[in-house]
Amino acid sequence: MVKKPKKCPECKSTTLISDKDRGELVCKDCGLVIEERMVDFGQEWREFENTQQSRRRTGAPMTYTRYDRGLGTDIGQKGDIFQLQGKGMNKFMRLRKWQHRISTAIERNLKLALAELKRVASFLKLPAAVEEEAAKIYTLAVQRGLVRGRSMESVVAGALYAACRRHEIPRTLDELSEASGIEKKEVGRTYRFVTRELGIRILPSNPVDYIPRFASALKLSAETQSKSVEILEMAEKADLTSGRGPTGIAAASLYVAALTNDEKRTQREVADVAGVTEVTIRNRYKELFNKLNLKDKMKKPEPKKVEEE
DNA sequence: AAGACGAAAGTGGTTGA
DNA sequence: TCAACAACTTTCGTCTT
Repeated sequence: MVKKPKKCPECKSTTLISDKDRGELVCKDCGLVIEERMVDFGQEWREFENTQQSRRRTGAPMTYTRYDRGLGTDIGQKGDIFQLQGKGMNKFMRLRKWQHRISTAIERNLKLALAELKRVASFLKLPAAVEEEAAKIYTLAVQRGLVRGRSMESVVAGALYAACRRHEIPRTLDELSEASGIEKKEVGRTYRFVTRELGIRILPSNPVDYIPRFASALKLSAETQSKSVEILEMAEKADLTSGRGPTGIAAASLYVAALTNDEKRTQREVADVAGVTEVTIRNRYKELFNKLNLKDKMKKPEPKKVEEE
């Protein structure tokens, strides 16, 4: 969900009015519309009769993954169900032409972008909820003009990355980069930009979230997996996790867990699936070893003593 | 020969003046 | 806006199995 801004970005006023009917968040002082088409959790049906039970709805559910939220109606092609003659046909064609013109630049952009989003999301096998969230983020970004000056694809990738993080099924920047064909740093940049501008708050990603995926990529047993989660928790307590790349920590704990469970994987294998280098794994691994005294639980490898200055 | 290890130099991002 | 800084990567040489 998008966090509502506390202040008006224009005049810094904190008195904001939420207009539920129009789905807008408006600054009381300067009248700036801060948020358009907010998600409205109120009932979305209207009731004209006095009875309590008839809450009928029709049509497909509203969704952000369609550029018109699944609500669009097209004026049909010539030769549709209705056969019109002469004047009727002229009027019909005029209407069609107008509808075409009315599809604004924003809608056309959205249409393209959401197609791209769908492609990338299915490439990464992301659940529909994530895709929906990403679509919503992208829609908001377009409304705020954040796409200007950046490629549509990179914003799509950024939105997807953010949506993954919010659903606690993080993908690495590398994976998104590969799926979208956007450079890794570009994805990261637009991701940061978009989340900052939209005020989306994202928890620092938790290394634990990466474990199941990495473990299955390495074909590690369930015991090893839970072992590495244990290690992660210990690392958390020992304050080894803050400020470090979460993937590096996840990879190291997985590596250690695999060693202790006789399911040894090489550092390179682990490094590859986690998208970090062996060196990073080694560093994390060394830290885990020294600060967590895992020594008693380990079999043979006994890293050399590191003298501190 | 392959994997593990570590040192040194380089990269991109954050932070604080 | 710039410099300092931490985390991470790349590269390369050495050691171990």
